[in-house]
Amino acid sequence: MDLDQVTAFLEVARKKSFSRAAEKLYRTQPAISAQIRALEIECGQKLFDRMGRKIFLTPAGKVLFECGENLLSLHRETLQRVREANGAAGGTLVIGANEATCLYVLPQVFAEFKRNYPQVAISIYRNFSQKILLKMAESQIDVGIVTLPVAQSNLKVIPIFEDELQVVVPAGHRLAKRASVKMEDLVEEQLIFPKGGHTRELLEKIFRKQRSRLQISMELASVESIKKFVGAGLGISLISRSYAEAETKANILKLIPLQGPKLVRRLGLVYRTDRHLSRAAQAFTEIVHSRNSKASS
Amino acid sequence: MDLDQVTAFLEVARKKSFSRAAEKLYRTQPAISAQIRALEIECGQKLFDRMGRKIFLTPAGKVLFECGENLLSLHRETLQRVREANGAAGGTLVIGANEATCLYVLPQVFAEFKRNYPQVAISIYRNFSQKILLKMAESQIDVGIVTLPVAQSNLKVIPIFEDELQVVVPAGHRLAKRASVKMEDLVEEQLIFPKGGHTRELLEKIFRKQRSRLQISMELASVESIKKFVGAGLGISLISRSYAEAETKANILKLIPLQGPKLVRRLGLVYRTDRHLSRAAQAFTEIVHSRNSKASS
DNA sequence: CTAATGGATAAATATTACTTATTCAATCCA
DNA sequence: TGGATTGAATAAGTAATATTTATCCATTAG
Repeated sequence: MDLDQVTAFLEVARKKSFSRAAEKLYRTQPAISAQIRALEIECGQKLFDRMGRKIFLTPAGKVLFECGENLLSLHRETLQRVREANGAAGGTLVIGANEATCLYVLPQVFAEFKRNYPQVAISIYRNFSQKILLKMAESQIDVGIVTLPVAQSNLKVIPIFEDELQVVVPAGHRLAKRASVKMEDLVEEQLIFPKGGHTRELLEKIFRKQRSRLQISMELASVESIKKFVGAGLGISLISRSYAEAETKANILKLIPLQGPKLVRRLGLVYRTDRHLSRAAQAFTEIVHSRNSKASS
Repeated sequence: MDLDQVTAFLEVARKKSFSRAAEKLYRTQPAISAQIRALEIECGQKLFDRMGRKIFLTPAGKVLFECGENLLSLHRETLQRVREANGAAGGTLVIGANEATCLYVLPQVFAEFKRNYPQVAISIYRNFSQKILLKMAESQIDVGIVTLPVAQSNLKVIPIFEDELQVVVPAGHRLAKRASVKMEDLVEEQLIFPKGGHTRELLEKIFRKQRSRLQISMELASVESIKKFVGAGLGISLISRSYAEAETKANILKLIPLQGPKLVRRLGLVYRTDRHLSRAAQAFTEIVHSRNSKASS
């Protein structure tokens, strides 16, 4: 049982396809087939049921799926520990973060990080919190920054940031002078909303509670484009205060609090407690943490 | 970092020699050198200090030495779990046991074991308790049967057997009629003693306490040969009661208790709590355990 | 000072893994 | 239903990797 074979096996099991796994691993399908076959021979039993063109894990396959991940993790950890034995942090630090964090948090953090750890390569997996937690479970990410709350027993969570969702309108908008707005005020407006993700879910929930039917005129995937669109007078939206700092200062956009209880969005740093944290990852969490304590004090 | 490379590395570290490790792994020395070199390149640092013809682990090497064992263990465990996923026990069960256990305990245990698990191959590492615990620490043994007490935090200990050391003399010996003998009686005799091992240590200690100088006329490595020699009138010895059952029944040897506190020798089953116990190993311990409960009731 | 030991190196060879080309079966869709 | 397509297995050729053989060099033991 080679680590390469286990890697191939896990990828096949995840993708539920020999061909897809082959692509991901930059080899051809027969190569993957051969590796799986070798594994099956060594284990004395089939790992996949080939039902026509669909494949399923056998009981033995399920066992290997669980154990295999641990094995590869321990392998990575071992390599890391040895490499860092001289005291230096090195290797690659893989961070998972959502779009907003990438734009408004990570640049400053990495500025400080790179100053102290220039040797460390950084890889960022940008996606919704949910996806990040998924990659985390597969041990493909060292540290994640996600929307709270998360409830997983094997994750350490450090709250780092919290922000209020406010209505954002273009500078000359009819609501721009208001000190606050009600939900009802929004119904008549062209609404531009994020597409997918935690914030979107939150907004859906609120509108359902208010019994207002959410009348969305546009859906956009990024905060930046939402701001641009709002700025161009195409509609209004709800975003985290801090994401529009520059535009409010420049008097392009206006932020207005919603009446009623604040809509708070909390971000937190997460990492697995059942995995070794590389020196680089430790350093990263410390920087984020220290910036956070400074900010909140 | 290949598992093969790690295996080679660990062997070199244990043997403190590339050549010896090569022999053990059935390859040539340059092959081992190449594997270590590849590891060193991948880790970005030397794993061994080559000081002339002696080699030492570098700090990084020490790290790999610790982590590597865990990695290989997890690898073995993974393979085992998958192989046993169908519910059947298989593979090889490696037992560590001292000579006496091999002769007087294991045959009966394995008779029962093989009846229920004919598929399992059995490998026995026969040596003194101390060596067995060493191999155990290297994860090269599944279950051990050793002289108690053992005090190691990661070992589960199940007492299975206890026996009294008694004086053994040939049937026609001048002490043969005695109901018991004193230490002093032994001084005038030709003493045949085991060579090395726990029992020997125990006897040494006792004699030191009694301030008698141990006057050994012969040292033998096995219980069987001690009995033969005693039977042939070459001297007398001290052995566990149960090891001479056949000979006392056949009236070849005579066992006589020592005066004073009994010299008890306790055996126990041990296995590591921080390692996965194969189905076969579980079955083995259960058989030993059940035989023990029956015997003591 | 010589012989022997132990590891490094180089070239040749064996082994293993991978790719390309192809086949076969299952599923999709018209 | 019947091509068309997808996905995995197989076979043969090729590339990559590991291992051996042969040799060298440094250290150490006698």
